[in-house]
Amino acid sequence: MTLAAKQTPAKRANNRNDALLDAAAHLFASKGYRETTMRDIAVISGMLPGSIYYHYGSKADLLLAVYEKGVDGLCTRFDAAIADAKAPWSRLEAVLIAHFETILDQSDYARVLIRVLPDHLPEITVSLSRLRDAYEGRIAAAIEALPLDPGVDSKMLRFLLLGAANWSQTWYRPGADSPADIARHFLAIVRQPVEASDG
Amino acid sequence: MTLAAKQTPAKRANNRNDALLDAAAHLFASKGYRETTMRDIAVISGMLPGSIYYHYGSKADLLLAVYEKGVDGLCTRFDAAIADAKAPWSRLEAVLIAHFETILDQSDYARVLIRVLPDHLPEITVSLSRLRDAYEGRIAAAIEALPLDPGVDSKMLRFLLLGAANWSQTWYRPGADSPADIARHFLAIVRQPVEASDG
DNA sequence: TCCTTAACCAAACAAATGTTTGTTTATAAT
DNA sequence: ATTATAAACAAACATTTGTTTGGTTAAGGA
Repeated sequence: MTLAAKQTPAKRANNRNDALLDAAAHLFASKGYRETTMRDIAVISGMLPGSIYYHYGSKADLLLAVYEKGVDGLCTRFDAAIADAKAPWSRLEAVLIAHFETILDQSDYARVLIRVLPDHLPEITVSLSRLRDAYEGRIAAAIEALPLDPGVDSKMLRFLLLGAANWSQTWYRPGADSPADIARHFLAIVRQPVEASDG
Repeated sequence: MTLAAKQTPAKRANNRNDALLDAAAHLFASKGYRETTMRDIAVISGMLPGSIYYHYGSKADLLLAVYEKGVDGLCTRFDAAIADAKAPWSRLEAVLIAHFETILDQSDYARVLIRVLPDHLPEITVSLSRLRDAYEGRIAAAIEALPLDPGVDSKMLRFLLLGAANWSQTWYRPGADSPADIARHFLAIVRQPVEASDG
């Protein structure tokens, strides 16, 4: 046995860690953090409640892992969206569409980022906030790059768009307007004057 | 003893029902429904946990009472705002300012309406939704009355403004921009084109 | 003054919840 | 085949939680 041999911890094939994270993400996104019990998560992931603690030290740790995966997914999508579009406004549109699609239809992990806020868990607020900054910063940058009218504060524009986007999780139901349509409509409202022209 | 004499239940002066509601509203608004315990509420309102059940049958009933008082307060403010302003856009501005001021600075009861959503409590979702409709309907009406560009869906405009407003509770901190300033800025972004004009 | 009862107290209960502890299984490397 | 250990099981534990039950006090009407 060489010294280097010990560097492979030999992870097993039937590790249900992924199923565990998926279950936690789904429940956190659907019911919220506080109303999701370790027993709920255990049932869906085909485990016993105590077994979860082999993978994660606490319920909060589990949420942190979900949060991290959610941020990673969003950042990856954002970077792809930014790479495809060059002009500032089309870049923002691409990022916004990616955001809406991810938090409304595609990823339980991303949905958790909107439903469970850092302020709701005083003990791990800083860790959660640090993670969020990674993807919120990309949206901020996309908005900061816009050629804006001097009367418009870019921070306020960001709050407006991001707030509307995040809140959409409370009223959106699949079937009607697609997430991309919603994103484009919101952006259109901001770019053009909404007031009817006379005549 | 006449038959009519029994119609006065003789409420007492030192009834702490108001303090109880205030405490519940404050905690629900600050920490959320699920993370607020009956013991927390009891401590603040100077009561023992069990005593709360003399006034309200359950924790959910307590939330319903808070909800109702919150809606009443908002509706009263909205109606006053609508009465003062006649033109459609200035009406919406007045309503929006009232909304921002109430949910950000003035009323714990109104803050609960934003923080605790009907979907979060499956057992009383319908009751909560019915209450919300009362004040959301007033905002909807104010937006529906606007002379809008044909390309703009009034429902989407409502979602945009209301979402941004409600989400502001997550980032607003007293001291910087006032709630009224935020309301006016958001409305300005929607009315004027935000894009910088060439030249 | 007496008597009703609004408004609380004091104490417990049952269920739910996050977590721990000791044990077992089965896989990968030797 | 043997062994180490990843990955789970089985069962409990300590709190926390919403709620209930029976007793107590004092305000207001008769």
